[in-house]
Amino acid sequence: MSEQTSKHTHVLVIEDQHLMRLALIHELQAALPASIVHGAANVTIALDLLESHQFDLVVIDPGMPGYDPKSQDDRLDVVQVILDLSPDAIHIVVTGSDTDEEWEHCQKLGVVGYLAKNNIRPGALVDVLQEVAERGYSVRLSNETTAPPEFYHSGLTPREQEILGWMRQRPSGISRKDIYEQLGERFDIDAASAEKYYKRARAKLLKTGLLPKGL
Amino acid sequence: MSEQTSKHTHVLVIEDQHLMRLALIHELQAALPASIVHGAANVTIALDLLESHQFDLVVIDPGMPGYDPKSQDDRLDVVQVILDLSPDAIHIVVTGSDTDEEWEHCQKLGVVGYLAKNNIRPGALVDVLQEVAERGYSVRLSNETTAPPEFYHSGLTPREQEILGWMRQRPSGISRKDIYEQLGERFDIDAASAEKYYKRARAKLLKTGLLPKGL
DNA sequence: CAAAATAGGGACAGGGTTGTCCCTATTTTT
DNA sequence: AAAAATAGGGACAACCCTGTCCCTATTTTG
Repeated sequence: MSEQTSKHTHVLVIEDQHLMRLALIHELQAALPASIVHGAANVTIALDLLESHQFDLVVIDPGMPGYDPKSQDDRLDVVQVILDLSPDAIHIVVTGSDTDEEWEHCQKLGVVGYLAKNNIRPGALVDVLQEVAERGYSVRLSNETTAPPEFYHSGLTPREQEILGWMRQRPSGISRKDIYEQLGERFDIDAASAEKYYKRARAKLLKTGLLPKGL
Repeated sequence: MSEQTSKHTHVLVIEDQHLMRLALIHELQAALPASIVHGAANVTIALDLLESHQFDLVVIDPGMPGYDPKSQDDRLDVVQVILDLSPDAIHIVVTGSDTDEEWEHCQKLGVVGYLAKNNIRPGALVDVLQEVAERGYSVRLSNETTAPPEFYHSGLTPREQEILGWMRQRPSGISRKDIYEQLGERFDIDAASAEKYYKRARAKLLKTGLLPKGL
């Protein structure tokens, strides 16, 4: 048994794809300011952690090696075992190959969140957690989005990247100034600062000779 | 046609899972200091970009929506189409469900890298690119690793996280001092600095009352 | 026991990012 | 033509992270 002394949220992420696991962990840390997040790359490690720690939230990708990813039974077995070992936690399933039936099965087991990997955008986990808190569950099945192309330039700061990303999605008919204000509100900064970042990003791109069309 | 004026490496990442795409982009930016990376969440966007830009490196996940992920033909079709549109680029396929045959098929089409998602660790892409440069190809099929559990605490800086991660993997028989020296060499910093980071990380964890066993 | 390793700190400079404020041309709208 | 929006800058303080150097107890190892 583990000490649950701290006020931190204890989270466990079970996912075999290293980059995806890290990304999920980052998302969760951003969503839960005071958090301790454990990562497990396979079921064995996960079971060890589940036995020695108590978690408030467990994120599971059932498509793990050692279990046939195409076998519905195997996938659900993984989920079942983990649920048995953490009965008090909130469980969210994340998968690359989602189906409606699997969600229903998971729900019967006690899972409250079911998310398709291609429908998890940066920052989306906050919404999911809130939805779970409010409605008791949250489902986001696979969804072919019409996301605009993205553009990343080494030499831009994260803020500049972010602001630029938003500006590139500016709908026609909306002035840049409006975007600045939206951004200011969203990031809780001055609209003038947002403007500044955009301009600096633009200047950097111009200097290197390549800025995407649409300015 | 596009201007290839700059000295930057032009990269395209085609991957429908948003978090994974971002992670790959970050990895590539770290691996290629002067780079411009474009991201496409689906084949349509990818084709648009391929027609308007010229790329040096294209990373493809063939498991895209709109194409049956279980259909070998569909997957290879995606790869084929992209290769046709960027004949001069280096092509690397990244997939969550890798098979030996698929690699062979891809290779015939002109792909030089074939990586299983669960075998891409942070920093691994540098090695892959170097291997491609040296041997002409690089393959990393699915591999159930015995990775140790990971531990992330909000409040630790990236450096502290990183150093802590390494220290937690310390084999018995190796002194911490040895690890400090290894870390110093690896990150090109003073061993004393590595020691400092570890101690500060430890202090933070103690203060919040939770440090993983193994100190 | 003596030496090495470890725990637990403090001080400090440098660098980059962030965020705010202010400035002047030029272009686009109204 | 007047007003608003945009491009393209500069200056500046605050903050955090990084990296280096130095210090003293305590514990472990040889």
